[in-house]
Amino acid sequence: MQSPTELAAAYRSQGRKLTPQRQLLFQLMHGNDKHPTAEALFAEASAQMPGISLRTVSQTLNELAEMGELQFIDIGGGATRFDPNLDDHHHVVCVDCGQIRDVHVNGTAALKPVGIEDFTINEVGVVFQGVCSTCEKSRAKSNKTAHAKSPALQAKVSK
Amino acid sequence: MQSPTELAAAYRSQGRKLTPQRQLLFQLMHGNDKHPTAEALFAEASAQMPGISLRTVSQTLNELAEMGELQFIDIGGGATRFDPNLDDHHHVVCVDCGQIRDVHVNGTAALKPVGIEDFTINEVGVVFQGVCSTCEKSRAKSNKTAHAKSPALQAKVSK
DNA sequence: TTTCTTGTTAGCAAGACTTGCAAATTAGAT
DNA sequence: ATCTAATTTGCAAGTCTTGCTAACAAGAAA
Repeated sequence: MQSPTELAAAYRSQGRKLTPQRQLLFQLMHGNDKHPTAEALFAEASAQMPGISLRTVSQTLNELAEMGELQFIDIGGGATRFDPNLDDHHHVVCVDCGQIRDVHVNGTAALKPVGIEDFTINEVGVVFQGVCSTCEKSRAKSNKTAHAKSPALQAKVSK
Repeated sequence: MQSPTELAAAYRSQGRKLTPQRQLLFQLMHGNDKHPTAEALFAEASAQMPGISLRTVSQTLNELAEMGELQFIDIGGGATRFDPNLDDHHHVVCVDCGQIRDVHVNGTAALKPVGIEDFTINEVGVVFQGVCSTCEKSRAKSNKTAHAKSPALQAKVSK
């Protein structure tokens, strides 16, 4: 995603208006690597701008996605997450705490799907699932081999 | 997923009861490569067993997933899809019609995520996005370069 | 086969998330 | 300062999944 300043210019050049709400959201999303849901961003935004509506946050995020400034991430868990990182990257998910981390992956160009000659492939997405060190530690402490999944991922983890 | 007969045995050995509803669902899911949602399977089941409830279909699908007989697929689009294919495979999605196809992928073992030493990776999922030949043709006919996304994927496609 | 215990089912209510709509508001041009 | 069209809000509604419970039925026991 471009910087708030660049986005301001992009918005105006497209006949869109630069409202305080949008400017705030530009700031909150710029460089944000938390992969927030609309609700999460709404919470952050509300702290700085009481009264802003979830509707506006959702709308703005969708706009930015349409403009190609950020992408959707759907890794199960109900809510759509937003990612301002437009570099060639993929994601790692901790099945315990649900955190999502951006990660660069080597070898994706060598991936060869078999038997889909009738498809024109445009994009490839890779999702790694595992356990982060923090959760690994808490597992050790509680002597658990298995562990309850985070609410965010419960019964929602796809292979 | 095991055959309906094998599942029947597995169920009984776990103290679960073998109801007509479950047996029907075993049949409908066995070898099913449509990646149906709970609602879709409910529709199929209803045709053969009027009165069966969506609640029961959902519950049974979740049970089977817990038992490791099928997996969840979340590729955006709202509803969770179920896949009885337990082989090592991945998915291809047509961004136009939303169909999901199972596909074997060569090269996954060579994928190297960079900078996540603090994660213990358990699984890797690869999703290819593209356009199937059928949709490609209808695009050509309607002289469209761009094309409206299927309702199932609208504003929900993750990279 | 009849009885009994316990797992199941069906249905509805409710929760989570996203979007449609319309009135009030305001950014930005004139 | 004025005006027009884009925006913001808030609520209703739609989609999908799950919690809860009374009625029911599978399968074991007698």
